[in-house]
Amino acid sequence: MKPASLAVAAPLASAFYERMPSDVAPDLLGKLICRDDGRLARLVEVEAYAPDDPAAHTFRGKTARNQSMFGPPGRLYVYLSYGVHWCANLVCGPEGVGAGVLLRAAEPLEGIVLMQAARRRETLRELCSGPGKLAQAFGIDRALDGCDITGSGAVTILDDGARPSCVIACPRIGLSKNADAALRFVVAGNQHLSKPAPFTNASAPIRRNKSPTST
DNA sequence: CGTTGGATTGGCT
DNA sequence: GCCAATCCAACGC
Repeated sequence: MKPASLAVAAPLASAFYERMPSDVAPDLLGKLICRDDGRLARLVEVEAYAPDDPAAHTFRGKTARNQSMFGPPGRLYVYLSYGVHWCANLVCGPEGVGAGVLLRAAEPLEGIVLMQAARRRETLRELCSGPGKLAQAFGIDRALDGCDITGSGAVTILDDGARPSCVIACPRIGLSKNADAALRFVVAGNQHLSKPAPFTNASAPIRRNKSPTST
């Protein structure tokens, strides 16, 4: 039987995405990415890209590749990385502003067999633990660039009310420009990250919440 | 118009 | 750890 929480999962509306990506990104952790064929995973790692960020694809304006990032929020921006791997972003900010959140890793929940077939890998940990892996596991490619993610399309982002235990902000992966900005957001300690969060003063004090009723 | 460098991954040394 | 795969856009000439 499916978890009861799935019964109340609802798509995030476009207003959720119509904010700065640095605000949207941490709020996306714990949300569900859902494919219309039943594939489902919980987001555990994302990165924010604002239009004034030299590392963002939109920094130098609109091109044929990135035009969907300038479109309305609540849609996909899909691009080819290193000429090999598709990567999926969620378009953020008001229409006309080139902002987005890169989906980097997720914890597989349902439709595992479909993900395994798409990835040609068996182990859960190898299905969605990286931006290229996540897109491949969900069958996301150029055909889905610009598609709506608020409920009517092939891919939808759902909120089932779950909250991540602890969120860490740290530097993004694989950048040469603006490499120090803490715009990568991860669920601390999750086993499906592309890489663990580095130890910092900010991440060191992680502790489990004290139970309000025990002891 | 040629060169260079990526928001990456997987296979091999 | 190193590196090839191979598209796209920025940059230099």
